[in-house]
Amino acid sequence: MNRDSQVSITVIRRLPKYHRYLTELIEKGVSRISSQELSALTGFTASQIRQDLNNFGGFGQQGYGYNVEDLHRELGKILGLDAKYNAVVVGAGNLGQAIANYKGFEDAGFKVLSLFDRNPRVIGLRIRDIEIRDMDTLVDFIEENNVEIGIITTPKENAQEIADTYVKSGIKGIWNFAPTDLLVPDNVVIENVRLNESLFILSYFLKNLEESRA
Amino acid sequence: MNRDSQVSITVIRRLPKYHRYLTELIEKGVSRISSQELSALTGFTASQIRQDLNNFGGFGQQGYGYNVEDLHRELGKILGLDAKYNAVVVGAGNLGQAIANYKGFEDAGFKVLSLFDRNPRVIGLRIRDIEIRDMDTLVDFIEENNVEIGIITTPKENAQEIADTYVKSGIKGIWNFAPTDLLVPDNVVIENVRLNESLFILSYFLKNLEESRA
DNA sequence: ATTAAAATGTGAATAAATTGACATGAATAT
DNA sequence: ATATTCATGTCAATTTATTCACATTTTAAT
Repeated sequence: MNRDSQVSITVIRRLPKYHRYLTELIEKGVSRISSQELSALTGFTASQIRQDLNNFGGFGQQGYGYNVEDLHRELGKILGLDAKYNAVVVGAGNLGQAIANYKGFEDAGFKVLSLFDRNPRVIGLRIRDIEIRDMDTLVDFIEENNVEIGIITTPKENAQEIADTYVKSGIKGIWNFAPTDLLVPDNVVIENVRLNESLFILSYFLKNLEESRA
Repeated sequence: MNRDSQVSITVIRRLPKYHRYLTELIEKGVSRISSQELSALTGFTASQIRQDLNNFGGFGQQGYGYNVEDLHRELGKILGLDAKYNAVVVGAGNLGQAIANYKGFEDAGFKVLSLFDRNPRVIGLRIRDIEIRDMDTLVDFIEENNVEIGIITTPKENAQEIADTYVKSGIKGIWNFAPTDLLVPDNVVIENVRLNESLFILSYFLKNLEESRA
């Protein structure tokens, strides 16, 4: 059991926001920051920020605060941003292409090697320098290119089948955009992006905004 | 103060998942479901499901469970899915186009009327029947077409400026895909989709998966 | 040097969320 | 009809998350 694994997922999900603001601070040339200042930026309380960071060790210094670069680097390590992974996308529609184009991807250490689709009209096309290939070549490609991350940007009907193929090919992590829950073994990790759920929440907020003024 | 507003956001964020599974159950012709069966589907505990639903009233019946269609309809009402809103997208790149193409959108009651961009090479093109227009015509379009939802799918550098324009034009809600926090007045609601944060979490899981086996 | 201000790390207190347990009433079987 | 099973709604208990408060240490000012 490693130390990090006992930190609650609630805490972990706040780390990317800290990391993002620290990136901005570095760009601005700020070298030092207090939990109170970070609180003003992120909206989390200063106390919570200190508690969160202390789960991983004492990165700060009394009377001084936190060194921006150090904290940024430590959070990057905790989040695994120093590792590099090869990825593929199944589903070369707009969403798949958007992801292949997405620059933020490489900041997280992921490199999209190829997109896959069944539609003959897109097979062979290139997004930047990333080729769209036939689904039939997916398994071989994964095995030959040390691909560890599989992305799913297809309709939900195909998602589980693709996940199964990914698992069989030895993939370690799946980034799933299809609005369905995938079944995979314990040794494969899944992170879902739920666009429709996000939209429903927006709808809820809108409804409540109106009702509270009615 | 309306009743719903005191229900915690933690509960609200689970509702879309219930709604999604209920939609599937309707498609399968299932008319009745217990909290225990819903638990097996969603992964939440039966007790939690009963607690969640009771925040909004007694939808179930002892000894029977919940009527699938009734519950589905009630959750839809709570989430505001019965309301209809016009939306526009600023940023007609792949992501903006993916959203304009996205069918799940209309299930939530949102209709994308137009996309906007500054790039002359895409202005005038159509995604399905949705035209891409010049940014300069955005404010007028919003005011003339009763647009209440603004979507942002541009790089983060432009996001705040677009949000400001949206607010000035009288928009009520913003669905933001840019990786930055937007400042808007209290009477405008924001729902963020944080693709990069999601990716960082995937990275964290991957790192921890490996360490726990090392 | 000395003092005052700043700000962490942390244990305790509080608040929020989840789970457990069961009385009650409905549905089903006999 | 009666008995048995089922399953909700809800209160209480537990667990988890957040906030408070402050001793301690460092920095910065005089």
